[in-house]
Amino acid sequence: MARNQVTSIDVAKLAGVSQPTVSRSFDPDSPVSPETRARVLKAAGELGYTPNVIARSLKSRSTNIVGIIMANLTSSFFYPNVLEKFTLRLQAMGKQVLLFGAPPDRTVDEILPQVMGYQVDSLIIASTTPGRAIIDEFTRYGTPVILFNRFSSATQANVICCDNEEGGRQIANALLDAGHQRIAYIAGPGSTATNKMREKGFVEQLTTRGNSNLMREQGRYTYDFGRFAARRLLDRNDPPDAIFCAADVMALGALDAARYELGITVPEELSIIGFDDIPMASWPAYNLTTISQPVDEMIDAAIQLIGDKNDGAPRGQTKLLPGKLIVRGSARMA
Amino acid sequence: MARNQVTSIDVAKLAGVSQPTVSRSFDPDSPVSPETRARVLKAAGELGYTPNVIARSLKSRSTNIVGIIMANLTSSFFYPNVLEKFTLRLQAMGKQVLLFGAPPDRTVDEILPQVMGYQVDSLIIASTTPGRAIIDEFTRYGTPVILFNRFSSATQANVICCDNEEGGRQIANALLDAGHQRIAYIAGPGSTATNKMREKGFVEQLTTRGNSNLMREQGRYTYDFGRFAARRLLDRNDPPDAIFCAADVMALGALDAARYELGITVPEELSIIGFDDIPMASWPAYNLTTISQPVDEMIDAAIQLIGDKNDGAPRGQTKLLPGKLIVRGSARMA
DNA sequence: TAAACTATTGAATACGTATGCAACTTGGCA
DNA sequence: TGCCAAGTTGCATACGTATTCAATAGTTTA
Repeated sequence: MARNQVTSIDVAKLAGVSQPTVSRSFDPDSPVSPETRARVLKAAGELGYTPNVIARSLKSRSTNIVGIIMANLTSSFFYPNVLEKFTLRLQAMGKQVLLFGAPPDRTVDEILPQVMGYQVDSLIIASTTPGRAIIDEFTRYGTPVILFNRFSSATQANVICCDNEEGGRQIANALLDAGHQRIAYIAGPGSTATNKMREKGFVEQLTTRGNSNLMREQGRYTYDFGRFAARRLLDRNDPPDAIFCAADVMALGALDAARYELGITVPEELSIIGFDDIPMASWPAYNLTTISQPVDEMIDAAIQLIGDKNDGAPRGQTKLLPGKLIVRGSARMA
Repeated sequence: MARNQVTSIDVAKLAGVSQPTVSRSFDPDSPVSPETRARVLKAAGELGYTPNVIARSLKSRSTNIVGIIMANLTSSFFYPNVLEKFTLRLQAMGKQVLLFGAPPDRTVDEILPQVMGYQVDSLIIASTTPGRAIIDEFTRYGTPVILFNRFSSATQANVICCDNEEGGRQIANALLDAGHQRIAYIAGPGSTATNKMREKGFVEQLTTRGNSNLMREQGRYTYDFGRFAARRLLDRNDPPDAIFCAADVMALGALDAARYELGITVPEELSIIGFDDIPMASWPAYNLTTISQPVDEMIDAAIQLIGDKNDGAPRGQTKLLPGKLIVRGSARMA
């Protein structure tokens, strides 16, 4: 950290004004005569003065820092895009992103006090959903909490989520319409809301339409697990003719397992559908049929919540945005 | 930001001690009697007190914030892993990551004053290299600057870099050893150090060994550009029999173009080699021969520099770590 | 010409914490 | 018993900025 900080007092001395005048010169809305402001800014330039945001935050009680808690940055291939877009959007609003990882060996609840200590203006959580009590504590302090692609009912948090349940239903319909009989689901971690909802919609719709003997594997949202799970499913005596993977990255693994390990042709002998529409899904090597999450709209919604702090922190709002089935070549269609 | 902050004064009142005693109770090295400390921590727990890091930073002149400037989070498939590892490592050290994107329309130099304002303890730059003057300014203030995978000579910044030049040479040798004749290079942006050095090593070694009529395309580090560039190269009357792509993500595009657009078999008719060893490179759909960057060692080196602030900010150190050729199936080998 | 404004500036203070210093307590020792 | 050292604690202050309030200069109105 800065040792020989140039302060507003130094600038004031050089410009021959008082410290508050320097402070005001940097705030476009403060009344400072044009000549004074010019003189101050010139002095500031000469000294290389940069306002100390930390000190400003202490006084003004607003840090302009948005905390983002994110996991699976590496393995998902979905969140890097989300993070990058958030960062650029927030920066354009004059806000900064304080990034927190979710260590595998600790729960999110454990790192939240740390986050609170930094007095973040808003908090976006895109990893494990924290306990209600902690969310409510943030909200009580006027800090809006946004669960991004997580779901938690009956809490003060705001939820922005792709309509995962409807996505699951769409996929069930698409597979059944095309005449698939032996259907399998490769699930993500049972603790994640994304998995629960995608599975719920998918299974309910299958059952409604009379297909209830679902094959199932469950594990992590990784390429390797998708590959492993697909191998297990396809090695059965009654292998599936369609697999829905709870995330694209698992679907890619499943595809590779089918084609390169088992010599199964896709989509002729086996249909595979994913969820997320990560970049690789559109590459010809995979050409994956999937549900596209409306990332831009989801980010728009989050940004709006963050900006909407006029009348206290927004709380309890839920925004469920529809995904879109992107039909490519990895699944036989009707 | 917190409206009804619980402060150390509130805790002091409840515990029946003075505010400094509360402050000391949270510092393991301060002399506080065990009973007092217990009473203070109990009171803090009851009130839900979290020390205000902002205020602490102002007084102690150390924010424990590390700034990271990063670009291409989405398109590279290389940096998300770097970012995640940095975040977790730094968190474990009690430091936090303030993330800055590099907007396409602005230079890094423009956002640096913003970064300075946040009084970051250290700065890691993994995007365009900023001007020397700005780096020196940081260093003057005692803030170490680390260029990650960027190169800049004659500056106060510390450089941590894969030995890109040597990597380029290795690839040249591997291709020539296998008897390739018509060699092409798909370059990244001319402004990036990674491209310059990879190309330098590659071209120099080719020339040294008597192969000097290199075909070349240049553009962005993206899948789409790799695909486009490969198509252009392979549509020539004298198409290459080997392509070195300056980054894996371009190599994947090139591979897909060859196989799915032009019906060229890899590696029989065409060898393709990349650089970075991103996750997809090891997937059977690509099975890409590439140079693996020693990411963990690079991060170790950076973390060490960040911790080494005992005697002022480290400056001018350069660490060049060797990459490793990973032979897979996308290139014919000797 | 005097009074009532407006625009601009400075003085004083507060944000929440950490730390140098002094004051106090206690126990050990002569 | 008296004195000193070690161990705790409180007082006062500082970090760099934003903001309230009062003061001043300059301008307009009656």
